[in-house]
Amino acid sequence: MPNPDIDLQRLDVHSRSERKAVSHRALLHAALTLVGEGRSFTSISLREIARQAGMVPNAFYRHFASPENLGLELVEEMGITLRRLLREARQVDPSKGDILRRSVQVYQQYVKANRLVFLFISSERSGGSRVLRVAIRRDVTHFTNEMAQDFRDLGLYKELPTARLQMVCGLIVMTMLAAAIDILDLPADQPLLEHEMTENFVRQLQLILLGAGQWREKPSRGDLPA
Amino acid sequence: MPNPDIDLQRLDVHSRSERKAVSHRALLHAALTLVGEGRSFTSISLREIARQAGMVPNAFYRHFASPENLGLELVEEMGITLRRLLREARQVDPSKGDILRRSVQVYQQYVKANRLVFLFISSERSGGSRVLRVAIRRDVTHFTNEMAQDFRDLGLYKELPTARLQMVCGLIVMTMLAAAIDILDLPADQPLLEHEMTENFVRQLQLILLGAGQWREKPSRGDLPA
DNA sequence: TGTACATCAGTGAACGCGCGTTCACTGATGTAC
DNA sequence: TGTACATCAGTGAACGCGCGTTCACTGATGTAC
Repeated sequence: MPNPDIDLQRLDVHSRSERKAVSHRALLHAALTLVGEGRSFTSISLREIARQAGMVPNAFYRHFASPENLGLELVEEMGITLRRLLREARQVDPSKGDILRRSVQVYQQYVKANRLVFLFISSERSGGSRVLRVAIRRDVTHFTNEMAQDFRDLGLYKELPTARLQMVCGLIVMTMLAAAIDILDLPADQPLLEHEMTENFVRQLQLILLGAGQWREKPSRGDLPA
Repeated sequence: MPNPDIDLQRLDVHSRSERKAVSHRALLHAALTLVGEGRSFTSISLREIARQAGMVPNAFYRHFASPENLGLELVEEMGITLRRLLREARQVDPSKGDILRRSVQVYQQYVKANRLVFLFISSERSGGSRVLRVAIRRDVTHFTNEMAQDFRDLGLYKELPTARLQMVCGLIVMTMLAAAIDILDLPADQPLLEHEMTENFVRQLQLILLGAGQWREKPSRGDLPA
């Protein structure tokens, strides 16, 4: 029997596979919605997800062997989301100056627009199931490497060996993900706080890029200047 | 009736308050043990904790109103652990050179020695309960500020305004916590991997400190060097 | 084209289980006299 | 010092509940002829 919560007629979805795809997406969306309500993915039950999607609990098994498998598909969605972010970031016109600040703005908008996905990343990246953690880390590493390649393509930091450039991008990505939590936690009614946060974010990245620009393969081993 | 799993006689614990303190610690330790088995704190049940501590479930309530309250005490323990870390780090002799690398080694040893606490921090810092998240973040900020003060006391980065120095320490702490996960996830039988990780960690911090050393309050707004 | 059968997404009922929480209790420790 | 009573950490049994998973099913969609 079709799911009454989703008007399949109206969607012109008649074939079995189309209906199944709709339900499949409904389950993924239901899980993200619950994450958006402040729950950590790992603590959400199969029954809750099915309920949120307007299905009977056991119907879940027609789509996923377990909630963890659903989580792995969410990680895939995250991978796509990060890839789209890079594509958007490449649109930032480098000739207009202040690239960094404008890139940060693009990122902030992007995080807000993909709130649920970034909430999912933040909470499952270190907490929760080992399998998910590993999958997320793999995708984040991918993202880091692509960013490094973009730097190369733009002719930035030509003097850095690849391993060092990847390390720099690793720091940048780490900073970005930390900032994502701040962006998502911001109370909506405090523009001043948001501006402060943005400035801090920009300065953190400036400092990293400054360090990268100064980097020599064997820097003086004194490490800490006086 | 005394808990048979803990030999109170042998511990010379006879007074009611002493016995209670022992049980209290047993519950905290039980929770950390379960975290050490790969579980995320938020997903551990009251009954599991009591069972691990060798108690009947409802005895839990004699010590904590809820598992979340137990978690808050673990956060306090974490705060103490971080403070001890700073104290140990101050022992690193600055006259002997290569301070950074030696500090990193101190940190690695410390993370390994306090494995469970760092596992707890890592998994609950962004996942799980909002209350715990906020408490952990507050303590981490505290730690960051103390580190900034230590830099001041050592006369390092005199030219940096306080807000900038705190930002630098924020980056350092972020990098440290990210490294903690890597340290804890390391397979014990791969010294090469460990060495690689250490080197990467050292280089990340070198880059941050290099950037901090170069920092001028209004750096050129071009941001990205060509 | 129509008919007969196969497929399979979703249903509804049921199961056993671990959960958080309650209750009245026990018996060792603590206290007042 | 001994005695009588209070305190309270931990017990044991019980509760109602939501959980994951199973089963036989339904009825619309798909397919073969």
